[in-house]
Amino acid sequence: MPGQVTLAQVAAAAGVSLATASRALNGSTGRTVGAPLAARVLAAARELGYSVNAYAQAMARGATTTVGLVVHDIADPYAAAIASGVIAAAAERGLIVTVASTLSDPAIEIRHIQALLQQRATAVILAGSRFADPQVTATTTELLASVAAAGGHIASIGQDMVGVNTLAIANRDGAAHLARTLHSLGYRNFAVLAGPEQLLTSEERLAGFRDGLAGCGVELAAENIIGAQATRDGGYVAMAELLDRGLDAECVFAVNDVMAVGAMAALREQGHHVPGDVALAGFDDIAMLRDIEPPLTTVRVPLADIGRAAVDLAMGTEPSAAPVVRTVPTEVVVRASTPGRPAEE
Amino acid sequence: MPGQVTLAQVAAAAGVSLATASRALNGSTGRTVGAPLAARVLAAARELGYSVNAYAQAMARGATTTVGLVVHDIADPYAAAIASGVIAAAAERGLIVTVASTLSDPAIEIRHIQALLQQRATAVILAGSRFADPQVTATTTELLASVAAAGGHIASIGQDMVGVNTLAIANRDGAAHLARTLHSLGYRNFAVLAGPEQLLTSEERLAGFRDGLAGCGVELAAENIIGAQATRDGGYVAMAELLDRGLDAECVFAVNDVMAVGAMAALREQGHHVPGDVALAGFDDIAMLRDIEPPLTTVRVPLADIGRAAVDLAMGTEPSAAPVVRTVPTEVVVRASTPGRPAEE
DNA sequence: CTGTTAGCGCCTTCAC
DNA sequence: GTGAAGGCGCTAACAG
Repeated sequence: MPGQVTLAQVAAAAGVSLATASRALNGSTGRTVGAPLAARVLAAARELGYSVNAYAQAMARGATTTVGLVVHDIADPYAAAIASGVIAAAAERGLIVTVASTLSDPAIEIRHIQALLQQRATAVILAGSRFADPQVTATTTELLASVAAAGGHIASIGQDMVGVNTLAIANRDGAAHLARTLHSLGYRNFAVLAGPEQLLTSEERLAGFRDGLAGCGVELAAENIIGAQATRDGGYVAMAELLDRGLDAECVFAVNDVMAVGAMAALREQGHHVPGDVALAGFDDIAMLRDIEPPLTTVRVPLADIGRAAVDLAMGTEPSAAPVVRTVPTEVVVRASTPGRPAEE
Repeated sequence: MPGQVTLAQVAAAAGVSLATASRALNGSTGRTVGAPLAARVLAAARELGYSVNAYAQAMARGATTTVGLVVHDIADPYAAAIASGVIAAAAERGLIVTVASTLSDPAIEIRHIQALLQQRATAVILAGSRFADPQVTATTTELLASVAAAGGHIASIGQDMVGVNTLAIANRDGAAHLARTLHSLGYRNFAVLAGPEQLLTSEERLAGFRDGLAGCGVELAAENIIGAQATRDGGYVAMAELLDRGLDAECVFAVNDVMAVGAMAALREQGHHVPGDVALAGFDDIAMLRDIEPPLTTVRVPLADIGRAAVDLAMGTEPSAAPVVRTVPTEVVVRASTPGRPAEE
């Protein structure tokens, strides 16, 4: 960092010691500086265009001001919404946030957490689903333990993970509730657009949906469950495949909204009407839902709030403390994509 | 950072000097380490769970591995798309990216750039529109000069700014082209949903649109230009106001897609059809456009590519070098929201 | 209230 | 090929 003025130069210019300059510019532990001197230091700093070196500062203080956020894909509205909450909450605490996209690749996720560890991030927030791979989980757990050992605060969004604070989204309950709601609307034949099997979030929602239906005496046929990428395009592909097979369902549940949106596109392209020909429901209640036609029935997850809460949860607990698990409730929102149909008991 | 193992400990455990350990773990300037020793060091490091302290490393090396991205609002699809490109390109270079949202507040933007300066970011990327405020521009320019002086690479996305590399989006040309295209489709009466006057991007697009129309002999009435926040809700509000006034236009141009989407919602709510009652066009071609009805005519801006290009541009030039300005071409995409109407010459 | 002196953890000329 | 020593910029005890 050539040509960068240092505290020492400011101190010299102001004719004071390093310590005094430091205290004048970044008031340290209680100690205060005489007004005249402080003024001189400030003037000198302004004159020379001084700017603290955050790295040096962090080093000496033993704590950084960075929180690391790991998401699947920042371009996904789900992740973007969470990120916006995280960034806002962090900003309020004077923290900077680095965001990394894993593109759903466990290896990349691990690499990112490693980087965060090296950066000695004050907090690391894991958003998005965990992977159902013991190998990956073990590595992740170990890495997070190191982060905690280094004094880093941690919070995971999604599902309960051994050993770290988590904001658990009520995926099962939400999906079950949705299933019951759809059943009460008269639907009896369902299909599910699921994500990859390793994605816990998807699995939980699928399981919850199945349970919910079972509670109503409806069984979810295995051939009516189709897996794909948990993305908009994944939803499109899955729906297209379902149609190819000759869809045998009056209502389709996509485990997240972006998949539902993709499914809607596939339906539209093949000339099927929602909800006339097929009813459709998603999960998350991402912002863009209010702008698509028809409005999509879904399960609301307060994404931005969750982002904020994750920062609060992480920063509000000691890294060494026992992990706290908080469950975020979800709420079924019925919209025009599932108007209901006369029950045929 | 308590309980964190240091290079010194690893060196001790391996029975070698600090220098050797350093070289073995992060191969420095050409120097190499004997295989047996290297193995011992690596083993010791793994044993103790060693992880470099990136801050200390950066400090000693004199260069960080962080690129700072400043956007208006990461929850906006426009920003999210750019961010995804930036993050991807940065990851390829082994760089970490911190993202900050300004929420269109110049003061916050300045604070963020300051923070990036303090972090001695390797690169800072300014996405989104600059503000037409000389005061703000001066401060920003000064700050960026400091960043450059500290060895930081810089790139700005949007419009040409004095003194920094920029990826200029062809806002004027794109809007003018769109205007001509719409004219050729038979539209003669236009209204524009603009952003705040200080937003250069909005001003440029508005000016381009006006010029384009003028070139076709059509004048854009001042009362048909309405300003609002450059957000989805801003578009909604602006459109609602336009309708209140008793809309007198056959085609509405929103200076960006999110505003157009908001406008569409307002139209729909009040029972107006697009394009039956009013034609509508936007700018940017954000991803979600393919999922709304009707498909929106717009001007395509390759957002993710721009994000990648911004990183390349910043990192590919010397901080001290003369700023390079590269203009990103745009392309008009006609869709169903502007089917055209018989010209009445 | 102010100045002095150690480090923070690591890399990098230098000698060997 | 390996080790010893200085320094990156700043803060935090300690004295005065």
